[in-house]
Amino acid sequence: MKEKNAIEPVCAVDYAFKRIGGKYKGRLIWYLYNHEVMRYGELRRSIKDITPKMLTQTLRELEEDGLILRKVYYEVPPKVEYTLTEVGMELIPFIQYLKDWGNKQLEKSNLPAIEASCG
Amino acid sequence: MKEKNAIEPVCAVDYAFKRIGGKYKGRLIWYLYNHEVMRYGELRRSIKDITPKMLTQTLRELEEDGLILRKVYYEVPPKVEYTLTEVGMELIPFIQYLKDWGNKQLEKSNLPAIEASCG
DNA sequence: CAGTATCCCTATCGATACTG
DNA sequence: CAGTATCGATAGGGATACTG
Repeated sequence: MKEKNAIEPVCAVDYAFKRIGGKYKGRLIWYLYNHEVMRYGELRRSIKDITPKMLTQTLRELEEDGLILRKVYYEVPPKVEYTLTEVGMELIPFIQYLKDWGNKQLEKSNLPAIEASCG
Repeated sequence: MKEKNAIEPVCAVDYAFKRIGGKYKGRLIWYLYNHEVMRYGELRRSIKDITPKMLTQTLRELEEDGLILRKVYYEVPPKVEYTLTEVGMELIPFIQYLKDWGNKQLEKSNLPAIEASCG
């Protein structure tokens, strides 16, 4: 069994994929890019069928990876805003590219691509 | 329970991520881009610790998605060559971008990025 | 409003052995 | 050489209920 914190050689491609992989990360980043700033409930309503657990979990991972910023307003009722960081913004060109590519493939296969659900 | 083949609205970002997600797909595409054509055993040796099961499985998925081409030579001993398709090639700019981004992040965090293991 | 806490499931991945 | 076949492990995700 390998040690968990052993420093191992890392492939940059793998590294990057892990940082943006996961079921909702791509969409989350894309939403935040298009809306600049979004609150928790707003994100929750945007991503159809996501559970609070998954939303919180995904947001925390993105935050730990330095891709998004979480700003808490200490008031009642609570208010939390999420925005992309500089580093997170650097991923936009690539997600844009991927989105265009995806749409092109979807057209070819006659599957419906719903723009609205992508931000 | 949802029907498996029901046509549902699809988000292009999600769609694209599924097509290139998975533990080895990014690297596999990147290898094939850099070597143009590779045989099964060559890929197996390149991707350290991948099992034949995972390699075959991943290659088949990429093939079904039209990203790679599998060419069989009917001779003894068997020979099979893998190459990127046109559609697969369209992903290169984006993987390149992601790789550069990954390397930049790795530098910042003082983790070792091994170029060799990325193609 | 913005989350936690639990419990559970299954897709994905891994180890090992075998084959046309 | 280029794979299959089988079984077992686990990480990621989902349902539901509850809270500061």
